[in-house]
Amino acid sequence: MARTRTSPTDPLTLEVVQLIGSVVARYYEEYEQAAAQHALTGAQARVLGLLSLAPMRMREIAHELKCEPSNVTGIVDRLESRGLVERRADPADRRVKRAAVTAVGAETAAELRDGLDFAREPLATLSREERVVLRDLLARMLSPDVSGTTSSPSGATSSPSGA
Amino acid sequence: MARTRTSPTDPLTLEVVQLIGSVVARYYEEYEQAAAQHALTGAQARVLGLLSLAPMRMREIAHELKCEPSNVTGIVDRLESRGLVERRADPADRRVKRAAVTAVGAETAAELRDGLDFAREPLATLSREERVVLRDLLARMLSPDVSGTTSSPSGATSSPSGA
DNA sequence: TATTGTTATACTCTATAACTATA
DNA sequence: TATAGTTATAGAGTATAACAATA
Repeated sequence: MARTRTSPTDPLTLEVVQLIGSVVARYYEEYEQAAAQHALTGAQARVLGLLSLAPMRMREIAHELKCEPSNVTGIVDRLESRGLVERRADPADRRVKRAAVTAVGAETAAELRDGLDFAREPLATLSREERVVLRDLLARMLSPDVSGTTSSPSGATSSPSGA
Repeated sequence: MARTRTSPTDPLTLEVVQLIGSVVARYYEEYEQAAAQHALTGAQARVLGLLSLAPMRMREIAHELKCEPSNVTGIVDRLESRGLVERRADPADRRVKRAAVTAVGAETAAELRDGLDFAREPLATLSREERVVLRDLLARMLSPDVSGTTSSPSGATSSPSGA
């Protein structure tokens, strides 16, 4: 299992790690802030964003959020009570409920996405070539396996996509 | 106040934004997981990490966490009840309390840091030059103002470091 | 009077366990 | 019996408002 520790004390690596931490912190801030502007919590905004792509079963939502299904009930309840989401019965299996955005919910989700300037705006200061480089480096960070070398089969990253 | 929208539909930019979202999600997961391995919540781990750098007043902690000071009371209470942190009186101003890690707390904080492999391990697959490029690109994302010159002296980002 | 930290309160998110209605 | 969703419960983080001690 050789844990291939990456010389944690390498100054350059530490610097990059810290920068990533800063990006993460900043991104989260902006996300919560954008959600709050629509009087939504982070979790509610995430669910609304997910459902704006496609209706989902309660259990699927829980899986995407990486939380227990019982929690989804309340989150969808609150979105539903505000008319942003609705529950639909599944004709094939009457145990299943599919949550789906309403027209208003879809609109809110779109506004929410547009409000996320942090990740997009600073990118404008980068040239097209630089963005390509950044894309490739980030992609390799997310799936280290492609390098064909180093290690861990750990593949199947199945895109967290939550945030 | 021209809102300088960055052509939100540019496919390349969208791709990078999505990658950043994935990195953020993955980093957060790993952080929470590392915290949980020490039976700490994310907030507790963040405070412990902050205090491991230097003792802080309750209000300062709140500022770093970007939350209300009243919340810090409970978080520090829980850390203190586990012997990871202690409150110290400030001789100069008796209203002030400084929270500081205990020896055990410092050790836990160090283990916590070592447990954060995500940001560090994938970086090993990048060459030194690539890491330099990544560092510069991330730095520019975090301080778009420097646009003129390429290499900001990483100027005092005051590291949110929370995450 | 202003500031520091705390308490009190209410809401949301979270996990766990038990329940229902289906299958 | 197993599964989908819910309810019930408890712990934690959060914001707001009010309070004590100190400045």
